[in-house]
Amino acid sequence: MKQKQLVAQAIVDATEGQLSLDEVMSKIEVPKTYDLGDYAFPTFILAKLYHKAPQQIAPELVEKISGDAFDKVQAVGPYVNFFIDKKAFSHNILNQILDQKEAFGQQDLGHGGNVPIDMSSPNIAKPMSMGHLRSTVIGNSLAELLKKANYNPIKINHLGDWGTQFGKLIEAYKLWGSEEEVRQDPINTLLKYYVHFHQVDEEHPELDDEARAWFKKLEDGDKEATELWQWFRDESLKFFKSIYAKLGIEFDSYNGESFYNDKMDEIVSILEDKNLLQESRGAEIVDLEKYGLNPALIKKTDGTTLYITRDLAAALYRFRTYDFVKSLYVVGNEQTNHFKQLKAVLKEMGYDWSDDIHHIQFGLITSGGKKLSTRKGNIILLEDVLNDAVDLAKKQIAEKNPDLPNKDQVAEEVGVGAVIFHDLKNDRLNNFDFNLEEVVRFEGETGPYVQYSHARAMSILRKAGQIDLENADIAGLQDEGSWEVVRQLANFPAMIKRAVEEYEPSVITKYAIQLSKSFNKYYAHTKVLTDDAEKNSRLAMVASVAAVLKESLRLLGVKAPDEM
RNA sequence: GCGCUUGUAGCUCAGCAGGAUAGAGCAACCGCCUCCUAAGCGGUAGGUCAUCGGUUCAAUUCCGAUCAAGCGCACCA
Repeated sequence: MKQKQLVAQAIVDATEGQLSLDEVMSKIEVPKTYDLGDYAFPTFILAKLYHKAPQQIAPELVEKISGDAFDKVQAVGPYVNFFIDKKAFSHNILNQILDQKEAFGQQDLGHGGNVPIDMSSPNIAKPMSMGHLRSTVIGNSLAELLKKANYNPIKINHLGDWGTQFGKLIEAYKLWGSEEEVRQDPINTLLKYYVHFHQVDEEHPELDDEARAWFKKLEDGDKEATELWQWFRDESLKFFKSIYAKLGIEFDSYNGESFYNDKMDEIVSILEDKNLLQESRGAEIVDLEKYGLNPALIKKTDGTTLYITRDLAAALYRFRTYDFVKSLYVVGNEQTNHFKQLKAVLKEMGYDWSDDIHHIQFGLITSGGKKLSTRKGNIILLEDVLNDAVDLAKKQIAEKNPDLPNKDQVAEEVGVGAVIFHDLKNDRLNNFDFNLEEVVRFEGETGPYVQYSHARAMSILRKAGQIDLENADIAGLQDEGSWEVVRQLANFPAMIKRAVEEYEPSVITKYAIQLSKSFNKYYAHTKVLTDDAEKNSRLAMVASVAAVLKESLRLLGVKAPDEM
């Protein structure tokens, strides 16, 4: 960043103030290839000003720039290319990383502001599928990134523990369930009832009425309904927590939908007070015509509540409890309309903080091109995928590094890491069709590739023995291979900023791959542990790579084993 | 029908808030372990950036239309 400003200033000086620093800064770019330098300024905008061809302007600018601050300044066609002083630059950046360690890249974007993140939110009595993984893993990474940028994230697991579905589940249990069967295998058994309910329901729609009646009882506090609900919820949560443990993810709150049960009356009365509620077809709605949205259904004909009513209560509760600067919802893009409605209703209620609510949407995972559906039994169990990945990692270790200590732990870290990394690799919004082989792939642009790069770096440092790098003379490096690595390292803080601003963990995933690539390339061509004058600088670079890779992985929620 | 999202190599995707010959990974083919972990490195091959228009000195990138795909469109979440 400082370097870029230096370049911009040089251009401003050379043009004798014809362009402002900001103008120049916005035009400066990074050339695609190494031989074109580190920064480039295209002279097209000067063509009109000078009434000359850009190709002619570029060399004239070069004449006026003093080369002291740079290795080289060169005109190539219409571009002025800058080669920065590699040795001085790498000296600075390596010392900075060695000094700051894992704090490198930390910055104050958030001033400590609270940011509740609604994430994961699986439904009680249903297994977790690959769909839940996305929300969980994206939310977790955003939390780490926000923390790094000095926000205070609050991870909220907004459990789907309320709604008509429980009426269905209770009805199904009453019809076909057995207590013993549920005790033995809670989730799968409950799921079985639920799927069965929907099958039978196709031909006997009257079951829906029964289910609605049960949910009504539940909302009214009926003893039997509440006990069953509590039981299902406890069993489910036990199971979910085992998966979160595997993923290494913890939550600050498990307040799910049921938590807002007693907080909805207030919402309804506020809506009434502000004359926002209307009756329509026997239900209570808020008209959102002026937002170009469908009306928000606040209460059903039978008086029970809906998803949005609870989300309104939750939004208000979070605002009061956390006084947030932003409130995030990591939820699939099929719910885009819901969040538009939510924000619109809050706006109508006079809460201007509704602008601070952001729906962090993500693409759909399909299987065989079809949407995953718990009801239709078309699901991919997260548990299975994680287990498959860990098994595969075990096989790889047996094959490639049979003498590795704590094999099981490493297999866990690599297998689970591969799955998480894969989910965070692409743009959030992309849909993807689930393909097990791809998810548990360990070669190419994958999590294990990054972990492996880190392990290699650690291995060199181990072999280097006890060297006090912090006090050693790190003169800097200037060869082409290390330069690629160094400029990647220097990019880390900017990447964090971008990832936070765009709520996009994939920025970090891609960055980690790029850094790994340049490091592996370097590794293949340069022997680090050669005794010469630059050895300390090389080791400093290796230590920096290890630190930044480990930190990148941490921000993604992936472990970085020292050996694998 | 309306709204949102997407359309780049056989497959999966990058392309940094328009710029210099469009990049990776996988799959295919060919090389590289007497040398810090070959989960690696290098090479070959593979593209009318969906189509048509517009803005601009410059468009894969911005705008519009068309076509195609996915998701959503009140008593599920």
